[in-house]
Amino acid sequence: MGWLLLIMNNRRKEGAEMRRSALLQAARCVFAQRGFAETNVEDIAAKAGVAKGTVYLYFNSKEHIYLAAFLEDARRLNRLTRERMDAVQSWQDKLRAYIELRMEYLESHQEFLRIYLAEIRSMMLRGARLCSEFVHAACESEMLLAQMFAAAIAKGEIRKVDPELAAVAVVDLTRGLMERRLLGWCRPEGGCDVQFELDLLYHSLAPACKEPR
Amino acid sequence: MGWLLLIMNNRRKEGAEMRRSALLQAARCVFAQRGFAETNVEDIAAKAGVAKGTVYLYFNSKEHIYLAAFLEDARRLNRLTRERMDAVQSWQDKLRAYIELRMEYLESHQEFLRIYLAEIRSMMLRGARLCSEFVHAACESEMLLAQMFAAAIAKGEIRKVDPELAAVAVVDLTRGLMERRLLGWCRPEGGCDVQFELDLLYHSLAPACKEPR
Amino acid sequence: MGWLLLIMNNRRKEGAEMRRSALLQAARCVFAQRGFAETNVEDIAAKAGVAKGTVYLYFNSKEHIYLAAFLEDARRLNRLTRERMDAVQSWQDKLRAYIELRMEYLESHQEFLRIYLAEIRSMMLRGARLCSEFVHAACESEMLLAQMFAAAIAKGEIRKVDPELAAVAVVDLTRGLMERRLLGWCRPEGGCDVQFELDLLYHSLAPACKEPR
Amino acid sequence: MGWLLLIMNNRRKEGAEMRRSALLQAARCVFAQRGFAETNVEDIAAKAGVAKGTVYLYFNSKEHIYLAAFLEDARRLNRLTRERMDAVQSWQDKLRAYIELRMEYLESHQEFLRIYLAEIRSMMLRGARLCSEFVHAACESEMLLAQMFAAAIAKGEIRKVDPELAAVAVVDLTRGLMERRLLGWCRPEGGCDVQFELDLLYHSLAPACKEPR
DNA sequence: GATGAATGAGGATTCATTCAT
DNA sequence: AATGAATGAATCCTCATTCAT
Repeated sequence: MGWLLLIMNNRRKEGAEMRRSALLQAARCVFAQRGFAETNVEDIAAKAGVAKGTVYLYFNSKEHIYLAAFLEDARRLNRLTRERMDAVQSWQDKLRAYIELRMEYLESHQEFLRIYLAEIRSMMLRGARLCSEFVHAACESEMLLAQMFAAAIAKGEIRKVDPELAAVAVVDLTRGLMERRLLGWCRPEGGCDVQFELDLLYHSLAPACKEPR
Repeated sequence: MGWLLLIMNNRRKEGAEMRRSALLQAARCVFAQRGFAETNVEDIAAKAGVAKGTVYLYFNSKEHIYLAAFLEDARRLNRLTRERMDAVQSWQDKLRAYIELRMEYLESHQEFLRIYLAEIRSMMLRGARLCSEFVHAACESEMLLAQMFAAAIAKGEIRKVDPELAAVAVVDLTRGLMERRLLGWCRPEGGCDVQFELDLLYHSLAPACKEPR
Repeated sequence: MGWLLLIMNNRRKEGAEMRRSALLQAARCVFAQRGFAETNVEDIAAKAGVAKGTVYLYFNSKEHIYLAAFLEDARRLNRLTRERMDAVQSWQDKLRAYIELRMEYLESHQEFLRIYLAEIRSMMLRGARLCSEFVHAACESEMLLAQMFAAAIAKGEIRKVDPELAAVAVVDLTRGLMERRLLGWCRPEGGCDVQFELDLLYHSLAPACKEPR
Repeated sequence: MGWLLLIMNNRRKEGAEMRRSALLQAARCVFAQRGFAETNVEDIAAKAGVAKGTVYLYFNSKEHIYLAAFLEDARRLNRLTRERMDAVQSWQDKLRAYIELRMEYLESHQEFLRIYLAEIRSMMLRGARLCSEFVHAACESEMLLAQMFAAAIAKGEIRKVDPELAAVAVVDLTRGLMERRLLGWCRPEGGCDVQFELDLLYHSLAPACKEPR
């Protein structure tokens, strides 16, 4: 009879995992609309179609929900970033992959990005007690970019710059891009902003021709 | 005796104005440390050395304090930006002035920038009902940059790019710079990050020599 | 085949009875440590090694568990009291048996006594709706003492006092003794407190020699 | 103008003190009826005729209210005990004063005694983290009794017993008396129980005539 | 104007109890 | 019979705001 219990346990575990995911998605939705402080747990529960108490079967606190919602998505984005960048060869293509993935993600995971762009950074600025897991998730793709730049420099494909600072610049510019899109501030003929960023970076990183000043 | 009343009225008004400023400074301080939601009005009052009720003589609500604190400083920064950029001639110097002013401001008005970087943007992302005054304050310097780029393009000093997108890029990169400094993530040999940003922008905007890709 | 069912039924009933007992013992343990209000049913279940829901197969509510835990032990103590007091002849020995049994019980059933001393009395004081079963359990041994005193008076072995009041005094003094032992407030040379109580009672109940005031 | 402020401050402070007292009395009332766990702060507030939040202007937590209510009354009782016992000479009178005061207090401060008898002891039994202030208040009168007995022994007025154990016995017997009265279990012809306790103690402490066993 | 006591709505969290499996 | 996920009522406490002094 052991196998029956095992199967039922599995069913249960799967069900629990689904519940958890549903809760996280509901949470993302509400957090994205109202921010952490303005969101109340009851709304998350309602959105997920469960009772308030149920939420606490899956998460220890409102804050845990928040961080879990972020972490899950951040890891997925990091994984996708790695895959996409690995899938192409030249640094230019890798760079484009990094940026374009984010533009796609923006469409499919708007809630996550609203949270990420809006509050995670604020938390860091206030010196929140984020666990290292967290900081890592926030920086992993930045490291990927830095490695890419270092390699390109080594091959002489781009001029000698600090690879980390270059990565940081990409991150900042892309963040700006995402924000503006979320705010609906970008031009109607979408894509020109991405193209501009790429253009800016290609120009500025190209091996020197003559000094520009 | 009318003049006496007038003088006393003036005195009163000046006193009131000072109170208001003191309150705003206290508010900035507390908001910067704890963020909007975690800050309570009593702490602001205490920091300003007045009673809780007094705060409500000068501001209608906690939110009004927050926004007023932001607005006052944002306007000052915008004014200073205009002055510094007007004081020099070349687009390169203007650009450097824009960035360096912010680095200075970072030292002297850390609280404001923590607020600005951390929460005002989040509010916007959440589609807060900020009055146009705000959006304007938040974007004024960006427009200044755009105008500067437009002029430089007209004079052929930089290659033909969208001046607004260029301005936006500057804003984004500088924001990243400020954030990293606030987080204490910048290198010990300060200034290399500013230099990098300038270098990046000079390169990418220089009139074309040969296309880099 | 009826006998098989009967046996199985018996087995079942025995098993159930054991479960019930195990639950009660677990409950006593937790209630004694944390008190009624601070104890939660889950902890009792965990301590008994069953699931939370199972507890409700054996008891209707948390309060029922509490009272059942008390009642079972109270009845055992009453039974033991009767046996021990019956086993000896003189009122002095009976009195000593009453007290010493409680000191033993204190060691072996600390949990029960913590509950009894701490909360059952409080419940009564608050005028709780305890059924008469309870009041009876709480008072049975007191009645035994009263009967004993009445008999001793009849035989002229002790002076003429109200037997019920004397019983009450014994109960109160013994309760104090137990409390102090549970609190660890008794002297290191254990037993002097018991001896003192006995001594006090012997003196005060001795047939009059000359009046002491 | 300073004096005006001073007076107003005094008024305010007096008012505050009265409010505090009213809250404590309301709290005593509710706690006595329902016990600590079953009492909710809102009911205390309602009974005192203030809003829920107001309670927290005077006390940090529900527990603080509870302890404050106990402490205030315990101290008063201790003070009265000292006064009454000082007012008479013989140990017999002092003993009677101790007991009779408690019987009076029972009438006028029933709530306090319900709390004291019911829950403070339970808290101690559960090893609560009561501050020493607390333990002291609970034991002060016991010490008074012990001193009294020690003095009487020194003067040869009572036989040689351990004064602390004698004090403890008095405390225990008196507690029993109070409890029974609160429970309404005492005889209609009130006072016989007090008399019995006194009688018991007088007999048992009288200088030896001949050994009673 | 200034104060700070009073208010009471609001929210996170707990936990006894139920019930589908 | 046993389980444990789900429920949702209940409660402590906070804090923005008001208002009598």
